[in-house]
Amino acid sequence: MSIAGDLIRGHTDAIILARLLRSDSYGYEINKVISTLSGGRFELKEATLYTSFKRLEETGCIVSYWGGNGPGARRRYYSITPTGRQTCRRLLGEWQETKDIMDKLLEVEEET
Amino acid sequence: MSIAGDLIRGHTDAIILARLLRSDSYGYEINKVISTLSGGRFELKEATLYTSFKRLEETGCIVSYWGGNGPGARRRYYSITPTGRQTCRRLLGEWQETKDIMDKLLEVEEET
DNA sequence: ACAATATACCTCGCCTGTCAAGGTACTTTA
DNA sequence: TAAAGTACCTTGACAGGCGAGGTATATTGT
Repeated sequence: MSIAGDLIRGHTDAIILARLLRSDSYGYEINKVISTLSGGRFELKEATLYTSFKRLEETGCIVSYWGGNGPGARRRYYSITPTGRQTCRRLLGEWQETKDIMDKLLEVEEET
Repeated sequence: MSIAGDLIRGHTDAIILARLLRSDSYGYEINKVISTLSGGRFELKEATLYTSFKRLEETGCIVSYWGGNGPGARRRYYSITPTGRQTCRRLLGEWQETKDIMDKLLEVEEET
């Protein structure tokens, strides 16, 4: 992994919600997808992932159900709720703003 | 302030170094500049700021000296070192990579 | 049949960065 | 001479990330 989790910190929930926005999924798979999408440059640690799931479930952003047994062990699937969609939109907006502000603060060129 | 410090977490040192890259400065001023540059949307808390200074000084990224008495109380100025410049470059790069990865992970459109 | 590996989930406890709250001291202004 | 602004600093609590460890099932190789 080439970037530290601390740099992403605070955006973990957003990442997970953005995934669940596309389709229901389960922990192990989400983790692999994140790793793949980032080109192997970032991976959520399992402990972090499950902490996030718990947080999101407690705040009503997602619900879970034991699901279809494909190969391997049983899976707990997660599904995003209307509240979750709303939260996701908010977090996406916050990310845009974070980017915007950070780019201004790190600007190396002269500000005119 | 419209965005929480936790969203910036891990990039505080980069922000400060990027400021010192332009010119020596002191805590109070850096804080105000950050607030201004972000359009009032983000401000470093003092405790966070001084924690960061301490960290950066311990790692040899910056040095400090008691400086010119303008109006108000005495000021401790900070100056970036060669090590600091190097670190700053690295952190700037990490920020670019963070953005890149986050944008991929949050992508709402279909990935093709 | 049995071990190894892969899939899959979960918890505990530490670490680190943020920040609310509190404090000090000097200077300017009313 | 009191208030407000400038400026610095510390302490302790809190929250999120994560290393380390554990559980259980399914598949694959020998």
